[in-house]
Amino acid sequence: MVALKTSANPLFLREEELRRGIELMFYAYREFTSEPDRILAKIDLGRAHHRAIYFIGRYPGITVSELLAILKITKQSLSRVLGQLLERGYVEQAKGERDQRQRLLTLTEAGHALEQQLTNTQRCRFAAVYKAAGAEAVAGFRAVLAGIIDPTDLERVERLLSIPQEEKPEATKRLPVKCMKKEA
Amino acid sequence: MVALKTSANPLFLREEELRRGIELMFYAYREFTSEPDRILAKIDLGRAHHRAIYFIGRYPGITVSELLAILKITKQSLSRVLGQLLERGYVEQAKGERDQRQRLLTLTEAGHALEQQLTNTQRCRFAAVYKAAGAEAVAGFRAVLAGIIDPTDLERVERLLSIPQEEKPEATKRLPVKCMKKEA
DNA sequence: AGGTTAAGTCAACATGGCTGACATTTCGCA
DNA sequence: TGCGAAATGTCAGCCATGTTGACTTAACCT
Repeated sequence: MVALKTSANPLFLREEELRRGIELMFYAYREFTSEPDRILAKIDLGRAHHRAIYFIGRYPGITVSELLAILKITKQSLSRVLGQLLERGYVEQAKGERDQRQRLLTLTEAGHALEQQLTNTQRCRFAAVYKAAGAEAVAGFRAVLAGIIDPTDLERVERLLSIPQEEKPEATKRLPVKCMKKEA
Repeated sequence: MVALKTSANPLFLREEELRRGIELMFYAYREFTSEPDRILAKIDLGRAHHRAIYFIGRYPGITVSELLAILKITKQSLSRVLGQLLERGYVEQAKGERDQRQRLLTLTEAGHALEQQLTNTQRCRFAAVYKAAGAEAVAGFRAVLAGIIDPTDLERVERLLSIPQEEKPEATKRLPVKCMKKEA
């Protein structure tokens, strides 16, 4: 499909390649969030709620401070979102055992169902692409994105993977992914 | 660093891999936009302005409709942003030759300088990562993101690459990338 | 006992999306 | 030639989600 005279101007080519990377990020991120956004809109929630739900599902029992550290938003912003999720029964709070000041956040059954529904669309997207692109492409994809992100964040992403499976939180062990077939 | 008992539960592993993809997207996109955001904040502009400037720089002479098709926002939203960019002298409009209804958008010198400054931070990030990760990783990165994005958008991204270099718009041929060295 | 930390709250504001309604100019065709 | 459609612009208002700043409460720790 793409056949370029690679000899012409190496500087230009480099520029073009870098811009391609930039644009792929823009388009892909938009696409990546579009399906969850659509689902959320129907129940009067937004992307901010998805993010909170996602990470509470990912790290059950997470404290408010930890969640703030992941999301990197102010506690006032989070509070609004979290308040709505509590009110509508997607999230529950429990006082910390060790430290009673902490509020440990977990998903309710409804929260879990919603998280699955939302994340599933993204999971399926990745599953399909991973399969089509192959293991090596996936490794490359991960290497590049990992190179872009903040080392502190990267460490957090890696952390879970390095925990032996038995210690993993319940929530991450759940049901197999079921994807809809594409329409013909 | 990461050593997992891969034999244990293939289903879980798959789940974990897919979640990693999702999280990398989240963290990477945030990091990817953070530097331009910082620069823009200093001159009282936002990410929306960056996007407009970026694509006007990318496709000089682009019409308003075409820009709308790329950004996928309403004309009212774009109009606000574009108005500010015109007012502050970053963008210029010219009537279309063939179709006088069209407004062909181009960057002014100031606009170009700003576009370079903004995009350069992202370009440098990618340049460094590409170099560290290697050509194969880059190919994988692109394959995965290309698989995620909307085919219509993908076509647009690919289009420029397939045009022989001589026909490329001026703006994309410009200066070589200069990146700051990291602080020790 | 007293400073620090975790969490929450109130108020005000900015950005950047959105909808709906409507005006102007130009184009293209029957 | 005239009329509908298209490209653009504009007004008004709404909503989601981020921000800052000031302050409270409860629990922790030394």
